[in-house]
Amino acid sequence: MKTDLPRPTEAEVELLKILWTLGPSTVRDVHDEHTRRARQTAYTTTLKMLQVMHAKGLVIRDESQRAHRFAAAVSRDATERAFVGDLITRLFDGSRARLVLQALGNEGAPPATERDEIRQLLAAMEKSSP
Amino acid sequence: MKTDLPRPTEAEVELLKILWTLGPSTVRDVHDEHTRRARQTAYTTTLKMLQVMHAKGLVIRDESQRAHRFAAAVSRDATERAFVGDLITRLFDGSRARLVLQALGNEGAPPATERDEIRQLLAAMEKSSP
DNA sequence: TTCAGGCTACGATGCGTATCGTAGCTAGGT
DNA sequence: ACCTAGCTACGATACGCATCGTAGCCTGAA
Repeated sequence: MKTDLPRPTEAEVELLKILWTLGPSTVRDVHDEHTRRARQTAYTTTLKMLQVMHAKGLVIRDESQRAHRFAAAVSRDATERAFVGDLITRLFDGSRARLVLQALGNEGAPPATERDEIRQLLAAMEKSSP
Repeated sequence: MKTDLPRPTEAEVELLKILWTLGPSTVRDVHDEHTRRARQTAYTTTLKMLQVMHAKGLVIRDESQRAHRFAAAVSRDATERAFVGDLITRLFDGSRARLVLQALGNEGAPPATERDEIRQLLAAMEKSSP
């Protein structure tokens, strides 16, 4: 019965990233961290955004205390997967390989450490699905 | 003096993809192809979108004929790069490797052909920047 | 007990996107 | 010469996003 969640907007992603690192937090916590990381906004803006995100099911809220605590309802991994999948279908004709090649060619060649990291993953996949 | 272009919206990407494959086209051409590929919309919707995209600098227009011809002002490659770069900074902490790993792990392991394709590219990069 | 500071709720606003209807022009066929 | 089919221009609309101000409530400190 779970209607699947909408893709978070850019501003929402920003707050999700904060929740992913801080864990369950009050609006104050999130707002302070957001102020530190990015642009200064009003406290109520952060509050409103979290309310909207809650209505969308992107965050859960614990109202047992006066200062409610919010936590991400979607994992970072799932969110990343959703965005990547979206980009692949929208721009890369559904070809995952094309996205990867574009990413690798992006802004100059990747350093050796990155290349090795990717090779390792490929090798690991080789084993699991030969 | 070139103010850099805004990132195209989702609907705009759809039209850009059509222009990339068809080349310079009339509104009619674009609209018909869009109707074929995706959802049915009014002719004037396509026209208006192209007008807006022109105002943004995303397409160029040739008004020498009665039926104006529109062409993409941004290359597919540059657009892909912009989107990928954006995703990397917005969601992947600026780590290109993390995006690639996520893409590779996405929706099951990639088939052998994809893996080889990627290995080839890595090898090519090995040569150019050792 | 009071009251100030901090919390949530809610409405309003400005902006951009996507969509469409209508109007007005123009050129080609009869 | 005229009229119709097809073209562009433009305003209106609905919706979502991001932002903020104000109001109302609660609680702990003086």
